[in-house]
Amino acid sequence: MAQSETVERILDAAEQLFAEKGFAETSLRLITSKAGVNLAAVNYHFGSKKALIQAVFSRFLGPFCLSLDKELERRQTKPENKPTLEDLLEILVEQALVVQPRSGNDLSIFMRLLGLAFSQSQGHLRRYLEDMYGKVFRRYMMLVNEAAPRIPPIELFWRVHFMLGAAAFSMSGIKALRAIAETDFGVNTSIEQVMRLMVPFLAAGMRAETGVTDAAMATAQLRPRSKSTPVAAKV
Amino acid sequence: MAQSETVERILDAAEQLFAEKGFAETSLRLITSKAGVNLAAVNYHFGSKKALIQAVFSRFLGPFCLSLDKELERRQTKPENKPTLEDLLEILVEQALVVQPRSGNDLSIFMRLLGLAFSQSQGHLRRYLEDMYGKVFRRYMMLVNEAAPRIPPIELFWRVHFMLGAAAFSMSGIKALRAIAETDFGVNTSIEQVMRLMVPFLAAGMRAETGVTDAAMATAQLRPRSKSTPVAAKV
DNA sequence: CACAGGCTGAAACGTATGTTTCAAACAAGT
DNA sequence: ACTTGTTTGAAACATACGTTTCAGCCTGTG
Repeated sequence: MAQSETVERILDAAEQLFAEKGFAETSLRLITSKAGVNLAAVNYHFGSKKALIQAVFSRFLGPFCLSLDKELERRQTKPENKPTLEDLLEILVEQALVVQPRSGNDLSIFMRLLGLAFSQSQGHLRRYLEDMYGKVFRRYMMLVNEAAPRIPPIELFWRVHFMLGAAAFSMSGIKALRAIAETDFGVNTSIEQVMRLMVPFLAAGMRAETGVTDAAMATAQLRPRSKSTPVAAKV
Repeated sequence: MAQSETVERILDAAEQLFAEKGFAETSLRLITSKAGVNLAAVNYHFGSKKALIQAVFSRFLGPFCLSLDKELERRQTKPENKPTLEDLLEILVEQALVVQPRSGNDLSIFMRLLGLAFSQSQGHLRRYLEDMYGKVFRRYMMLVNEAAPRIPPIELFWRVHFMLGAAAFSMSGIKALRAIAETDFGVNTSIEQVMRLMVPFLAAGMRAETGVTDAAMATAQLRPRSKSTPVAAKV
């Protein structure tokens, strides 16, 4: 077998099931039976369920962040036409679409997993993601700050998370929401349409006049990460 | 004992723990030990863990929806000054604050639970909430439609869920996000401040020019619920 | 062909969970 | 004071989970 197809099948099944049911609600037995592999294969190839979860994230966040980082760097080094807020939104969508084309795997899974990473399991995943992909996120925030100079950076920080929330949440419940929309309006809304509806909503929110009244918040600037950030020991 | 204080203690503990860790990750033993009651008390008073989850939701969503419904009706019957989008946002916050004052129970728990209801456990909770509180939601949507007549109703439907997502998500991760904001900007953001930051963001998003291009979507109207909606049997 | 190493299959293990049981404790009504 | 019905306490139960074990299989190499 060409370098263990089993690993891929496990990752595929796990990704789909995690997105569908969450981490704790998805058992290894369910994953392995869906993948058509033996139960022990998970612990053999990944070591533990936690490691499997991280592997699922690595597989789709790794290429995405790499690709996104390159694109951001490309934009950053061309100081003439700085990206607008709309550009920055579109870059995200674009990169997600570029990286995504894996077997029957639409964008909703991507967003759903992202949402789960934040809302579930306070512990190891959050640290892992922060350690792994925090750098790209901060680079993105820099560009957002430049694109909206009138908004205090800390407010933009929160707005980006509002944005992330809107996207992750809608995609989380996309299936049920689409069903409701269909019965309530008699119109089917495709996932791509939902994404397209989201862009003007988010862009307008990002552009809104500042709501900051606090002086300290109005002037607070992003400060560099200390290099000696203690990383929690393996759990 | 005046009508079993035990029930309240279980609900308090469960509410807090569910909001903190999710449903599957919170065991009955953890709940009962935090509540200082016997393990069997949960099954005695509520019947099952599922029923306990529903009870937790009922306790805080029931009064909230009742109060919200009254307020909406009050506004609806006064056709002179129809509520604006900002009004409609503020009504939500206001009602949440009115209902909320239970022991050390801030708004973040409210939002976090709401988010969990959508993102977790595809099954029984969703149906329960839809059956229980769908009516208020549709009444709210009616007023939103009147407040933003230029936006197609179906787009507003989605925007309301973007809104819900932004709120639920931010509150879900509020603890971690506040910590990140503190280390990155050196400024503490209180939960109330986060809520205040959210309002202009959401209002602007709701007001954004329509992104609908599809003709069917542009004209789709909310249609009345059929009365014979089959309700799933008890699971 | 033999053989070593990576991988799989099936079963077992230890643990944690939701639920049930049943006797004891308690409160209220007569 | 006695009884009745409700609530609690402690233990057990059945089940599902993540993990480990180990014998067998396949594959590639000498």
